[in-house]
Amino acid sequence: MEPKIAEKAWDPKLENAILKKWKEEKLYDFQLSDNNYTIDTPPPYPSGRPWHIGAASHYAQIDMIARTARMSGKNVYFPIGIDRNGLPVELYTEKKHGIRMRETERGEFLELCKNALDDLEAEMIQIMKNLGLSGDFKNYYRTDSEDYRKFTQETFIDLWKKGIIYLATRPNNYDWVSGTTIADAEIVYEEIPTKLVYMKFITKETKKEIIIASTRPELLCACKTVIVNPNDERYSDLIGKELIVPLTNSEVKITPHHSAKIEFGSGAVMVCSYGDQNDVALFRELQLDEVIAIGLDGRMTEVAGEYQGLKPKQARTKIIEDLENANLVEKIEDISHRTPLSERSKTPIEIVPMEEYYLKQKDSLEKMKKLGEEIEFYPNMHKQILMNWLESISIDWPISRRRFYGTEIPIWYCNECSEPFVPEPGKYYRPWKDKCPAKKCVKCGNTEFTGEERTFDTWMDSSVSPLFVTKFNRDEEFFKKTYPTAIRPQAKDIVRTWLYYTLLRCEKLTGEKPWSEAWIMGYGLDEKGMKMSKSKGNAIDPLPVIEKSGADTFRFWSASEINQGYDFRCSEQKIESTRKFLSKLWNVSRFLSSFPVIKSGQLSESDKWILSELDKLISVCKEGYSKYNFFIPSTAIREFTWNIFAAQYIEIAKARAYGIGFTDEERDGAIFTLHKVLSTILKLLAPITPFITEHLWQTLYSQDSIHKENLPNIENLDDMSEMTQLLSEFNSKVWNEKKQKELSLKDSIKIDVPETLNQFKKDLIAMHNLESN
RNA sequence: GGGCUCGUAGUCUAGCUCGGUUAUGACGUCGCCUUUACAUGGCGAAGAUCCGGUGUUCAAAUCACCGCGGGCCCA
Repeated sequence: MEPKIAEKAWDPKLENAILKKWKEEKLYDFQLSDNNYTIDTPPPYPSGRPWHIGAASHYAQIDMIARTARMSGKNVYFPIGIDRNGLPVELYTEKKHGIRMRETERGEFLELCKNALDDLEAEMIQIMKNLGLSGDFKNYYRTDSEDYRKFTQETFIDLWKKGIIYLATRPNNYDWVSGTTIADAEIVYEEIPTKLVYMKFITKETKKEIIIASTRPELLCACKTVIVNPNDERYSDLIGKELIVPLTNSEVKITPHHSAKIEFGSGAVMVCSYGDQNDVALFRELQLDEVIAIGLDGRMTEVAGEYQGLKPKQARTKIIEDLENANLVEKIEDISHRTPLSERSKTPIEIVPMEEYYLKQKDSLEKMKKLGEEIEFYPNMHKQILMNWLESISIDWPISRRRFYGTEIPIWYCNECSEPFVPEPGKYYRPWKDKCPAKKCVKCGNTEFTGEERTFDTWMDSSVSPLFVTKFNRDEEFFKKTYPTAIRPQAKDIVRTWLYYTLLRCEKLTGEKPWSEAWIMGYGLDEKGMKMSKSKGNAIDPLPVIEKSGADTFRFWSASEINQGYDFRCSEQKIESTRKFLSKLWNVSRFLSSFPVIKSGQLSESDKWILSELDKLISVCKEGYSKYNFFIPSTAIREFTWNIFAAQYIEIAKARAYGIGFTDEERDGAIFTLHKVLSTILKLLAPITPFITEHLWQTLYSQDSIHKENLPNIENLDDMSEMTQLLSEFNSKVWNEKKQKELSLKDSIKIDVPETLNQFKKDLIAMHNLESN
């Protein structure tokens, strides 16, 4: 009989036609019902080209979550969004156009960023579509749209009214040349020659000299403590004692701290506000009172006494001179020091306290821990990242940024008395260009205002994603039926940011947790296990890989190669080699397509055996799917299809399926079983490889989409798995013996079927053309 | 520098919870074979200091401790 499937291999080019058909049939369009399963899809950030292949793999797996839920009878709401706020696009735009943000008119700069995002986003959307994501592309959202930003501002205004937002001063990276705070991402480090000055401090009690080495002697006036390593025996009897600071003659305590390196300098380190980031951490940890020694003009302040008005470098030269004159210097070493510089101005940054907005979180930590406990994590080990983070939070969340491409903080200040004005929600506000909606200041009656120029931290936007997609404060019925959402899938590197902030914000706004499950994926590394980056040149562009190998190949690679939650290595060669399995599946289907699909037949013992193995496979797959672990079903299906079904059962049943030497009833048993197994495999595999399964399903079994089917159920058949190894051992024995005797597989041979396989005797004799005994 | 996390052939992985066979399977590599629906196939081979060390034990990939290495986040 001619096979219905003529082509000898799966052609990934067929995927386009299938995509088109799905779109025409509106197969994945979402209609609200009572059985909704909402995915809090991560909106990817278009930060550059190419998109990370690990991210593409990540989205392929999120789609498997959606398809698994759909084939489990859920009404799946799978929104698609793009995160477009934040620093990376600003840096990308500056580089692309050779401009600087602060030297460009704000509106013009925003336009350039927007265009850059549009280009990058188009590529990401294309990849997501090509991968076969069954998401709601028709309504895809952007976090920088007027609607989304209005929503972000509304949630801020709500929290402002609840009194959860406040202003406070904290140390910031400050580039006094360009007059701005800068983000950590804008700092570059350079080895710069400098002087390490060994200064003489005096113990208050015994008047003993203690030598302290520092590269920043001009900060003596801001010195608040001296730290020594608790294991440093030289100082163990001085811990807790007072020291007199040279020149300023103020008194500071000696504190033990592990960050003091015994071998650096004298082992004792002065802690000043602020010489470096370690000082910031220590001031916070030891709760020291900060002294502002360097002002926003980049010069020493009045606390520096006679050095006031000098730049830090000038003050350093002068203070070294004065220390030497007072015989307070033991020695000076010329060293090379890793110095943080502003990427823009290439001058050393200073750490200067500045006023920023904060969102209260410290008093919610217990509640967050409780919610964290309630949420099911996949895999469970990654819950620890959240719990450890909750343990270590020591300050409230700073939410304002001195950047342009973000949601504007909706506040105006009275020009007379600085009283802030926060507008009513319901409109998208841009205080840097919009007129203040208030006529006059409620406090002093003045009518002139200045708009806030700062924007929100980008997590302020993305942390309300589950509320935005469920139409919180927009559509009450929709919200009630979709929130809390079912699951938050995301990568593990942003558990402490996106996952935590979402938990915090949604709880503050709704009183409920945003999801009951969190699915955490590992990180995509290169083939040697190193992080991929454009500068290292080891980044793999996913688009050509998917175009060449096909989405299903890429998806099956992702499922079968990545252990849930663990980091994974990406290599094109490995992805391409996964295609062989799809080829196998195709050819199994091609062979079966030469037999009619029939409803029943008389089952032989071999049929019962393979059906019992199939039953086991269903059970393993469903267990894996229930944990959103696609490694389990993909590897189990490959193993079953290749090594049991194709290699053993099809060979055993082939002769009977052709009907030579068997009754019609016996023949039909084989044909029925072949199709039953294949159709079940297709359904089990549909969430992982939606294209090839759809094509084969529609060619062989139905006009309708396989993606409207439910996953198969187990039938609790008798376990015959002890037969599997016996059968394959016997078959191998016969094949090998024929090979040794240089016989064709069709040739007859005299081998006795062992007692243990007696029940399969008729099939085995026909299969191997055994001389009957 | 701190916290967390992981470590089984070149790569992915089973086994580890609860110690006991020759450490599972796959990809890749190499060799042989036009032979079945499939050479995009079949058969076979090589390939592991189970990260290292110490301890507990008759017995350790498995348990405990100390290291080392990768990754992530924070600084």
